[in-house]
Amino acid sequence: MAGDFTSTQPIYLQLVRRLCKQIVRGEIAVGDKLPSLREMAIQVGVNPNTVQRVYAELERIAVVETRRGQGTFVTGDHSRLRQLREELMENSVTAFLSDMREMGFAVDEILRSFKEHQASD
Amino acid sequence: MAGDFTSTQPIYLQLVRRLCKQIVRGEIAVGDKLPSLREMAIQVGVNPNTVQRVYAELERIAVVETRRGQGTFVTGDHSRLRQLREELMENSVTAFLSDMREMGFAVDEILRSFKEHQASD
Amino acid sequence: MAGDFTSTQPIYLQLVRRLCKQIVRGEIAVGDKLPSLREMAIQVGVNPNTVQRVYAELERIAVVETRRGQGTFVTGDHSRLRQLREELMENSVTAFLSDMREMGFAVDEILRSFKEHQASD
Amino acid sequence: MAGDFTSTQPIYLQLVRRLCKQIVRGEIAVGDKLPSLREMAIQVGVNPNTVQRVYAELERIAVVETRRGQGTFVTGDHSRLRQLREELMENSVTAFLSDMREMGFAVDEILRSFKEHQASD
DNA sequence: GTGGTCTAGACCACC
DNA sequence: GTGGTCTAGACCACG
Repeated sequence: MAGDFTSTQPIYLQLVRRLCKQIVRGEIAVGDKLPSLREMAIQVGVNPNTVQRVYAELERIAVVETRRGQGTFVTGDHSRLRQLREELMENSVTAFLSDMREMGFAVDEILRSFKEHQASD
Repeated sequence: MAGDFTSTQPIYLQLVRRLCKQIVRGEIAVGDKLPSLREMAIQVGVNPNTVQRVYAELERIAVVETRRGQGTFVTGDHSRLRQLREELMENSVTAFLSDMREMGFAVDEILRSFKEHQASD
Repeated sequence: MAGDFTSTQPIYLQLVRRLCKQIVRGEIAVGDKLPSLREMAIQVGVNPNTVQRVYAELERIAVVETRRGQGTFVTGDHSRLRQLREELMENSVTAFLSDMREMGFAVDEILRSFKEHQASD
Repeated sequence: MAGDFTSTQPIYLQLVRRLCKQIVRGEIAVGDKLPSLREMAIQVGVNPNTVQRVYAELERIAVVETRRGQGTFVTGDHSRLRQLREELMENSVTAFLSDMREMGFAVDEILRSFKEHQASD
């Protein structure tokens, strides 16, 4: 569970993304309470300050809400969640395709590579 | 030409990646001389030292070679470039697919999204 | 401790080599924390940026690992260190012998010279 | 013949050393005329300026003398040459042994490595 | 002119 | 506090 966070991206953004994914794929359900700052900090092996920034960012993009004295909860708004799911997919696909185009890869090359990955699963 | 470098990734790595892409897709041909440190620095609006770091990194991964007092040139080693092209593609595809899987997207969802992107071109 | 760095080799490479030697001969033990950038910079009388470059290079050749916000530590990988030791020895011996051969020295001349050095210890 | 000069040492010092070796092992004899600046520059693929510095350095350490309008000649002083030979060997051996000691290699380890090199010739 | 190294001093992310 | 990045400006070696 405790990632290595070796990437150049700030840890807090890596965590934001990880949590978004867990929410989007339903591992963390709507209405669930996230672990407390300290708990989460221990779980993933980072500083509580960092988790604080993660939760703040999640609140900013409206996938989570903090209730004073109670904790942080995945927002109950299902439509927002569906939208988030679409957004994440859209972003990833767009970024991926533009990446591929910038390297001059044709669509069939990409699809072929996909199949190789499928096969090796 | 002068990028904005708004990403969280260090500028020098963004530049490395950008140049790799240009080389891989043939926009910068084998044997071509890259702009001098100072020139490139002005073009992209960064400090010459940063460009120096970029060129050093490109040399380390053997896509470029520098000749003392003459400049920095795209390596003439075609097989290296083909290998680089494969590596870049492989990395992107792997990252993309694991991303998608982590968000719980099925393969046909991905392919459908691709087609929409195709259509909108 | 503060070297003179009079050689024609860049300071940062001289430092890399010096640290490699200290690690290889066990003066700096596996798991030890190296002095912080600023500390080391003061100790050897160079700019912190130069030390940063040294530590980065040591990390690249996998004899050291840095932990965000904590410091730089000698890698715990014993086999890597044994390998490094072999590499360093191999390099030195190879360079030395080819040097000697290029000057036309015979093996027994070399060995005789060795014995004189032994004696004068 | 035309070296690559990839080392971090200045080209002119690499050339000085190379010529010293050739003289010491008799490939270039006492009294021989060295190629002219331009000739040598072409032979080894460097700038005439660089060769100029090489000859100046060789003159400084008295292994060569320049006669106006005639060229550059290996000095005729045989005892100087014998001395040079000793110096070069002494320097190399001293540097090598101190290197080895700094890495904590014992004498028998060194000798064993020597034998392996002998064997592989 | 070219690239390579170094310093000084700044700011950032993380602990 | 730690390491990592960036800038500004200097000097060097080489062509």
